[in-house]
Amino acid sequence: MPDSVQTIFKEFVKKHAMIFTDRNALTSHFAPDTIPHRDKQINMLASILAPSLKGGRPSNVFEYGMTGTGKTLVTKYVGQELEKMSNQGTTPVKILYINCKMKKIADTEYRLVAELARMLGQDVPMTGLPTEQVYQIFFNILDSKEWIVIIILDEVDALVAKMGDDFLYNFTRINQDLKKAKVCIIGITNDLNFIDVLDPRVKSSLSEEEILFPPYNATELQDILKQRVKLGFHKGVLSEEVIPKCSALAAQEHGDARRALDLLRVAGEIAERRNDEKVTEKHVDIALEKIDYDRIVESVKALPKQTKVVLWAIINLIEKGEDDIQTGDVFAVYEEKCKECRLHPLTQRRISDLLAELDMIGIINAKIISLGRYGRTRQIKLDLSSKTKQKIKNILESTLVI
DNA sequence: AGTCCACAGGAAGGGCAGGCGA
DNA sequence: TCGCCTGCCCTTCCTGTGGACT
Repeated sequence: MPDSVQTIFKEFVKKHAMIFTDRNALTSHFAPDTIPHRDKQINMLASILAPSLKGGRPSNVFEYGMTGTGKTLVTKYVGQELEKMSNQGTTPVKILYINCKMKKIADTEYRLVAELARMLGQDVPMTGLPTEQVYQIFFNILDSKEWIVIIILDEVDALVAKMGDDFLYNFTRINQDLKKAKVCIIGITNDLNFIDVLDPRVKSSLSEEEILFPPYNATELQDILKQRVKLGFHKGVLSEEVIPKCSALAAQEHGDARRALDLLRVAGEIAERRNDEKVTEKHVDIALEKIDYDRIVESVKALPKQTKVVLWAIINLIEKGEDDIQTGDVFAVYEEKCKECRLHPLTQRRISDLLAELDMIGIINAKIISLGRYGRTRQIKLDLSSKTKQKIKNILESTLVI
């Protein structure tokens, strides 16, 4: 290895030691020993699940709250404690945690059931079997012994939006077919209105118990950050105003603890890279910009080719000075570009879906408006700084060779 | 009040790839 | 190898929508 590279690594290790003691403690997936300001939810969930220790089936639970309000953390924490406790008792308790948004793992009914079966130690092929058969494999392994299985379906709304609530109906009725095992379902969602769109039968069985996770306020976020700062940063490297600033910024955005932690960690990383001895308010400002910028650039890079052409068409229209961009305009420019790139153009129906997807991931802002006799359409805007717009255009042009 | 426009978006189904079991 | 199954991307067909225009 050349000396210069070694020097970079040595410098990094030296610098890293100046700011962070444990960067991992500043990530949202880190599980601390205590969870501040969630006592009520922890106690409630623990008392709902407690009957499992005596062999009883706990009620199904439905948890809802905005992102970064501690739902997953609390559920995993209580689950782990329960599993530990059950090891000392007679009835074993098994916790199966699954995030329904995980691409290629649990984003379809087949994959979800297959993954659950795998968690119980039964291998299931990635595709190829009828869904009914996968359910059967899962039932067989599930009912192979007397135990309580608690299935945590995180971001369950994503799966329901994709394929309806039939699978949830199957899951909530699962106990009727089991002889030895007992199953409890915990559904977690960020969508506060999710429960209302469910079939009444699913709704009543899934939400036997409901737990609400309210957003953290700025003071509560400060407590959370202080706890993590003790674990993750060296003493005295944070300026006084950093924690209040990160908390206030995250509190503005529905009290998202995840965002507060990201801001704090990235601010620390920026200070580290600049060889600054202290993390200051200035670093938080840069972190705020960087997080948003990175999120958009990464999303754009991951887009399929056709969606990239659609986005290119939108940026092109904006650069021409069009401020009232509609689906039809985008489609016309898109078709032209497809001809130029010798790319097979998709139908307008499909482009409509792609625009909806771009809106959903937050790259564009599309609002459905009615122009009276001039029809109903999407009004498309791009809320990006000119610097970000240019960077995105460069990425699109380099990957599309336009 | 009725008509019309330019779509939005749901439903159904085709074609393809990947994978399984016989 | 073949038939079958699923997921995914896409098209086609269709109905619905809401406000300007007549």
